[in-house]
Amino acid sequence: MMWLMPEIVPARVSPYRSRRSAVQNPTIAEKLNDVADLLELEGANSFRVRAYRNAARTIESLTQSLSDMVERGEDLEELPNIGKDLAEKLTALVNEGELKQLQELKQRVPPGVLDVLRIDGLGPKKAATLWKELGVTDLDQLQAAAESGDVASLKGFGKKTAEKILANIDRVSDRRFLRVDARNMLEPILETLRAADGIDQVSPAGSYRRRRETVGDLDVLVTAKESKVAMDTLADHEIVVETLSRGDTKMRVRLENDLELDLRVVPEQSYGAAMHYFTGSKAHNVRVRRRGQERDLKINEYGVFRGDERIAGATEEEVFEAVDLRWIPPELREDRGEFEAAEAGELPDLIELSDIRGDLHMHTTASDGKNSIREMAEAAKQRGLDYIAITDHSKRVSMANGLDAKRLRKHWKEIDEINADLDGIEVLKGIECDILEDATLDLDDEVLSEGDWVIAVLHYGLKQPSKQIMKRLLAAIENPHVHAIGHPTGRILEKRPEAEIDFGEFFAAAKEHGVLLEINAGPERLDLDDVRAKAACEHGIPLVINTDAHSTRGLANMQLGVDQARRSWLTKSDVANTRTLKQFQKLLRKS
DNA sequence: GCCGTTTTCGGCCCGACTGTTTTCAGTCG
Repeated sequence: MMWLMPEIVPARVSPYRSRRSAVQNPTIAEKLNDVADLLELEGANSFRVRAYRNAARTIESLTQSLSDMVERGEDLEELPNIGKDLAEKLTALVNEGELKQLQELKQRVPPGVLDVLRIDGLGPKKAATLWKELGVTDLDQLQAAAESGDVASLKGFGKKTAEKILANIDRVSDRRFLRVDARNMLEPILETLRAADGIDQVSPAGSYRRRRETVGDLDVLVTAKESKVAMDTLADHEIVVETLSRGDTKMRVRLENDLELDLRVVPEQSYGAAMHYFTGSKAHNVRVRRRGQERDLKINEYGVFRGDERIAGATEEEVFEAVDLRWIPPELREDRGEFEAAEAGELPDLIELSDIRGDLHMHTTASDGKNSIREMAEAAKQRGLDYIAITDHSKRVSMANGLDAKRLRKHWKEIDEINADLDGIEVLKGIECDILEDATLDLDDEVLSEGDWVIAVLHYGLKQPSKQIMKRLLAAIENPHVHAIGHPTGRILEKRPEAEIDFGEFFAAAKEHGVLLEINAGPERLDLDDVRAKAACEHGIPLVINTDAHSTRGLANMQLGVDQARRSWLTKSDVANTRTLKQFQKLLRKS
């Protein structure tokens, strides 16, 4: 017989919990960008193309899941850059998992043409010509056509175009560089430029100045009476391997590791306007220039103009003032709400390095660190910290000589002894405990309960289905002895397409159980990215900025974590380790 | 396709550089 099923009502419905199959924001944004590319190849109206790109950007920077919004019946037209048409298309995409328009476009335009589009120097017009005139629909065909001379014979193409295609065809990538790697290339160049005669100001701009965690290329702005000196100096620099283009005010070079650098030379009185212009982001600049238009002003890299008269531009403050805004920190210039916040007088007072009082993730010689507990503590004290946590690896990380229960207890005893004899800094007994493949923890509850600070992390089994990964994270969050999830996304996103992990569910659980999330400043990988850190913060989850230092030198990386926190709009009060030790410990759940 | 303190049409940011042209289109940031 049939049982009457009671209506299934979850015990508690979180607003952030979503269906497990829900399509994630990055996937949606990617589809919109594909539509834009394909429309462009078809020669569609460029403003229509831009509308799709703008919508994609809106979705990328949402701090909540679009699928959840659809599920809750929210009006997508409230979102910027989403109108009636796109709201309908996106709703259908969320419900059906596919964007019909994209599928239709892919039937008309061979998908390989999108690869042709990625080659430096080839845009939609040229890619379309190659496809329609020569039947080029993938990179192999392109190479053959360039080599045979077919490309050079096309109208609007020539010998140089064909050569450029062959030179760039193996260099198709959207590669981005970690900020630290970019810094190591940039610093020596800045130093050389600053030392050169005839150059006044030298400043990095672009995404580097906006302190993005990765950069696609570098931008350097120089003021000088004559641009030749600056350009020659750059061209002669030992880490510059090739000059890609060079004009009177603008030059682009390739550096040793394939990172590219733009140099712009502007006159002194344009410095502020140029800094603003070249710092971007593009989306931010578009908004500023539009505000200028509304006030009958023209804004470019040389200044703010009313008619032919320059009315501002020596400083960034002047540029913002001309469009009735106060100065906006570079980290916020992404058109992610900074204009609205500035108008409402609600720009956040961003966190500073000096606000940080504790560092709660570091290693010692007990596992894979280079320095002792005492050395780490002394170095942290020198940096002005009031407290630290020593968090060596647990035993599963055998290649890092991870600690089992017995060694951990001995390690913690040593911390007690050092604490008793150290002044001016407090050392917490911590552990970076692995979340194993079966969703249990690497150390049992009894020993974990004896510590002050337990960070749970994923190191292994990251190729498991995302459902199992989520199960492991949730199990760790629900363990009463766990205080924080360490580098929450870094290790996952390294191995997996980010679209698969449902952070809505993850955040909801962390919030519910009072578990902190870590922004990890370790330089060798990406971590909780800025959009998600902002989302976590909006969900009311305290964040902790740590260095994951493996030596006393590694403690210097706190700045990188703070940089990222600033990009996430975080203020002092959003970050737990800006508190005194006593206040910090009050935040931790009692186990 | 989006948007609106010139609001339902008619706009949509702006300039530098390259390679192809012979005055400019395409690409890029």
